[in-house]
Amino acid sequence: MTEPSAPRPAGAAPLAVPGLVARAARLHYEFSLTHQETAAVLGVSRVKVTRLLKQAREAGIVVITVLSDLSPFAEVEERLAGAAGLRESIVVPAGGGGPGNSLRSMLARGAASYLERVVRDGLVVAVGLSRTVAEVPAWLGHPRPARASFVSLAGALPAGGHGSGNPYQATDALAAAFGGTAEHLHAPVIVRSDEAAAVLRADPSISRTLEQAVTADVALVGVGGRDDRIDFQQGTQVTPAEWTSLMAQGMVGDIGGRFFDRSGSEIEHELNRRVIGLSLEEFRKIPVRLVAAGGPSKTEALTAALRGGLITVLVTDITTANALIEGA
Amino acid sequence: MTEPSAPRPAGAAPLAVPGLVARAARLHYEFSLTHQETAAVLGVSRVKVTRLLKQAREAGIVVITVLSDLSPFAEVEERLAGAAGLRESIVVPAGGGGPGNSLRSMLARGAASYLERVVRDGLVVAVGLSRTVAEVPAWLGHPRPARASFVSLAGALPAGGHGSGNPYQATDALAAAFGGTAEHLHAPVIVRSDEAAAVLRADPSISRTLEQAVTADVALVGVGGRDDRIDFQQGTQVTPAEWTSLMAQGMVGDIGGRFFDRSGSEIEHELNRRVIGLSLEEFRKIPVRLVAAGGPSKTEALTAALRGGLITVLVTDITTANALIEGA
DNA sequence: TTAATGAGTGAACAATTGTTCACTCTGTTG
DNA sequence: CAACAGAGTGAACAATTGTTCACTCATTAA
Repeated sequence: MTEPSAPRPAGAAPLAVPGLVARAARLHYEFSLTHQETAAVLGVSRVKVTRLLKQAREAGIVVITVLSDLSPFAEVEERLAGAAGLRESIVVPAGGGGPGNSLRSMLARGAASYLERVVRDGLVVAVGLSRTVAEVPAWLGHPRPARASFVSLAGALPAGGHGSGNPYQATDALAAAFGGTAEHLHAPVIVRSDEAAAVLRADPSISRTLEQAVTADVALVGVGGRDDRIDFQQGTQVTPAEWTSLMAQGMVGDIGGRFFDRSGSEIEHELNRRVIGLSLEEFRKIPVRLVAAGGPSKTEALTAALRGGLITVLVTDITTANALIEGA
Repeated sequence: MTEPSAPRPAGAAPLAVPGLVARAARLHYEFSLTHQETAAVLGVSRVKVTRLLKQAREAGIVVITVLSDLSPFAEVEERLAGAAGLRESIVVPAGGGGPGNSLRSMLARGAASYLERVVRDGLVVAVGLSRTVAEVPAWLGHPRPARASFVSLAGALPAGGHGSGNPYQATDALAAAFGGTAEHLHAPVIVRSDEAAAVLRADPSISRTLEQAVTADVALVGVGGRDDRIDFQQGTQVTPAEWTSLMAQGMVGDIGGRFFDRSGSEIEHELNRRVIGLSLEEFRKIPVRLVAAGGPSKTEALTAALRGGLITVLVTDITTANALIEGA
């Protein structure tokens, strides 16, 4: 088990005075001087030392590793896995509210921890786009290098809005952290017309990526809830009318832009022809399907996805875990 | 650079509830819950979490690593090495007073850090007994394993007194940390009579160990000051009269029970015949002679040892470093 | 030249973490 | 059975660490 104590942003800005950061880090973490004492040695203010140390942690100069796989929620994990027929479940703390302490951040850590455990040379990981998945790379420590491939499994959500940054960041950052390769899907997840979709799918770079994704060993995805429509409305990819029609057909959530109903079956809808990404049927061919999601807004979608056998490894928070066990 | 955040006692007692320690460690260090939040999850008091986390650090379940070799005192180190003709010098913070914050502990960390850097397969390290050296193993992180040998270079100081524990602990703990082998010198450093010394030296186990020590690649020793007589008076190995006579011959310090004068030359004294350990002449054959010592009581001895070329790598604190540079 | 912008700073405050101490509980001895 | 030693506990206190905010000082744009 290897986890950093704080996110290491993929493209960390070059540090102004790298020496100062490292020297502060060694004085504090190696010689256990207090921030005050460290400040005295370096001739700066205490607050500055606090900031230097934060930089050091975020830049990965300081790595905090917990040498144990024992889960704090082992018992709930077993009950959840049993109740939902999962190969494995990973339960994380509930996540209060602070920035580095949000539910999403907790889920990302859990998923990062799982990936560090399973990623091996030659492994192919299909990566879906979600804000949770996007945060996973930030929580990878210094995993042992592995020549794994990280392949996008669906097109991109329109950027902006939630500041989740460039949608290709996730695959790239994962590949960088493990020393593997990244393969993107240069297309929106939902396009405006059947024709546009056909053209894109015919593009060799896109078809090749999708072929790779379908043969992946592991999928890493989030789940959209019924009320996550906003994610798809950017750029009017999906109109309110289309959304209403999906709802009428019993839509409770989506994985990679594929909408499913309470039984976890893909909904037959005109929209399907405009989605660039694996169908749920194809998705199901990936043997390990790691889903990271939690919170009240996702419970219904998770229940459905579990019922439909879409998930084999679930990362969720303790509250959602209990709700899922109740509802099972 | 790899350092633990706190000592990991060699023979850490088995933990009462190992699971609790690890679970607290993961919740706090991996998911950054506060002690309070961790306590709530585990159903214990906050103070208990604080204690569990201390245990986790001391047991090595939590490892804090600083990925940098940049020395906070690089400038002083260079001046000291230049002024004293050292191959390298390592300067550590002054060390206030607290338990894990003493001068000795700082020196031990510095020496540990150096060892982690240089120990390789096949390396033979001759280990002298001093309270500083005894504390070195506690500050080794999880160094990459190396099939190195750790050989005592002098007999033991009488145990008790300063609670430095079993004098064989240092070699054993070093060997354990690196995954190498340990070889002890089962004899007091100074015995009562020439005859006793002769008998001991004739013992194959002792002579073999000393032969190994003299061919070591690296020596790790402390330095005794002029006023450290107390160390040798336990068990009346050295009488006050003998000490006075040493002083009369200009003794300013010792390394491994070999007393030297202001020029760093071994003093000719009847006591020599009763010492079990490398002579200074033999000691000098070890190419890398790492000495860890500091504080006002050692300055004179260090100056002499430097003058006599006994030291090639010096670990000392910033205050002593400055004093040595001044006096050079 | 003068605003405007933005990064960087430390004093003051808030939160977290660490330590002490009186107390309880358990098992042991007289 | 009472007295006792020893480990373990948490409330209360002390210290350290983290954050906010008003401010400075460049640099850039008008």
